[in-house]
Amino acid sequence: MINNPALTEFLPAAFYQRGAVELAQALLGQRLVYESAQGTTSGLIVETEAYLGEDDPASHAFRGQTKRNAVMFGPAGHAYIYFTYGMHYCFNVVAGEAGKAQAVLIRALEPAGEIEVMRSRRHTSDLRNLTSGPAKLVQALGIEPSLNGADLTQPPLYLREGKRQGQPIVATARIGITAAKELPLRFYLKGNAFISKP
DNA sequence: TGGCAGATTTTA
DNA sequence: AAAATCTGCCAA
Repeated sequence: MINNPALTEFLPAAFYQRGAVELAQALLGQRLVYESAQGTTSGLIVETEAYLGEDDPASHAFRGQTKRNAVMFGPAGHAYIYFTYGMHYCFNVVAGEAGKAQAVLIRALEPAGEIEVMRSRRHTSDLRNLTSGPAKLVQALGIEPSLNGADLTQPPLYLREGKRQGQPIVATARIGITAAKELPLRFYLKGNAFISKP
């Protein structure tokens, strides 16, 4: 069990070498893991959003490369973590070719591992309020801003194959943006109880 | 249960 | 000035 290769393999770098729209859907059902000092917390990805780079008015990359968004312009499979609204951090997976600035925002997880640690970080006992939002899941997993740029194919922050069992994917408009708000670039697993909004 | 104001600070 | 958000409070 412990040495079952299927349970110990990380998603390979090649997995991330595709456009953000495709990656956003491929990430649904996969497991996001962070080996923090307080424990190894994890969840299954159930909601994502694609950001398309310099041509996407809703993307942080729309006005070109800056210090803040530099990671998005780098290679796929790395973490882009940004600070927003004066108090929250959100986590993205960089997609596509280097230079394209494509990324996938992870918006919600289904809690999976070391749930008690996540409960104490979130100060709530409600499972459905643990990781049902982009800033919530960062807080629950304990993901720190210093992990911005981290390689997601190795510890301590990584993805591994999850268990998606054929739930249909729903596409809707992205949440919380004012530009390009009509594009159907938000994806979630139909019927999942842990998405941020129906 | 749903809508809205307030928090709080970086970024453009 | 607005922001890829969350929480608490209020009304119904």
